[in-house]
Amino acid sequence: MMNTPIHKRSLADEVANQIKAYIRSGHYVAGQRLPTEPELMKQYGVGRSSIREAVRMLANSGLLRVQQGLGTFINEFVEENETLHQRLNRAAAKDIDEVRQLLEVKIAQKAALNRTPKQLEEIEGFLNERLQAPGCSAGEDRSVYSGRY
Amino acid sequence: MMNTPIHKRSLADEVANQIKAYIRSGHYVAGQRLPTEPELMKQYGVGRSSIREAVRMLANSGLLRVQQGLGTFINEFVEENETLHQRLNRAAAKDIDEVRQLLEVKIAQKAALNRTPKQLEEIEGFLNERLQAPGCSAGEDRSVYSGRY
DNA sequence: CCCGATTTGTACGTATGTATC
DNA sequence: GGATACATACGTACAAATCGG
Repeated sequence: MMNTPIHKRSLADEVANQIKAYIRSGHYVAGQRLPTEPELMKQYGVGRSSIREAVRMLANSGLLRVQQGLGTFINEFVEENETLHQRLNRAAAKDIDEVRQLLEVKIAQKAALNRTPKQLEEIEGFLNERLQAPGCSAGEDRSVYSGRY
Repeated sequence: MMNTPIHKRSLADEVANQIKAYIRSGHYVAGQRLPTEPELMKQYGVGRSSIREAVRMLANSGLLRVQQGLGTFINEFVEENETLHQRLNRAAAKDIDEVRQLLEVKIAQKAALNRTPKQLEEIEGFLNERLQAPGCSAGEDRSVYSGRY
């Protein structure tokens, strides 16, 4: 009796969905503060760990922003089930692709000028491995520029 | 102001780093099972929540794989990926920097041509969040090209 | 500058549920 | 069904950050 395809939703999932729905229904303005954890506990009738887990999920997905000593605030500019990376990628997919082609050409030029054929082949291998390797969090990282050098 | 770059490391962070270091030092083979949670508790002298938080971070970054009723297992292909990453960066630092400048200029051009100022600002916000957000494994991701589009 | 109130962060303990063997 | 091991949930206590008096 284990093959039940029913989603056993944890309390944290349940609370997270309710908070999300409440925010989406327009009861909150952007930047507004969420009720405190004790209030949410009474409001949903669950313990603090469940509240914190729910808030953690929503904050991880970008819907909430938590600050110690201050409170939890609504961001409200993210779409459902979409991380920041995914949204950025979809929004600028064409531009990124164009940049990517430029990047590959430039890499090839530099490699051909300054590197031996063996080293060029090595670098190409690196890039191929990076293509297949799952990065962090189920391999959703497709960043083009994410830091300084 | 609180400009101290010192990270107050929680117990979970400490345990996660130790486990990571232990795995990297080669004491585990790929696919091998980690000690159980009670054993890790005694081994590190912390409570179960800290162990679970540490394992959760490592699993989220892809180093561990947890399965209920079975145990926690080592994936160990992340280390290779990071090694390649670091090697590529170190080996071709100058080339990458040159490409980076090219990339930034091209991105600015594309943004100015095809996007409204508001969208440009939005994308800049995303990049800033990526800079501060602790990504996988202590936020060392500086990839220029890490996937296909 | 210190103090206290408020709010989130961390850590522990305990009990129970669920999956695998 | 029993044994093992991770998952969920609650409660408690204290630490740390923020703000206002």
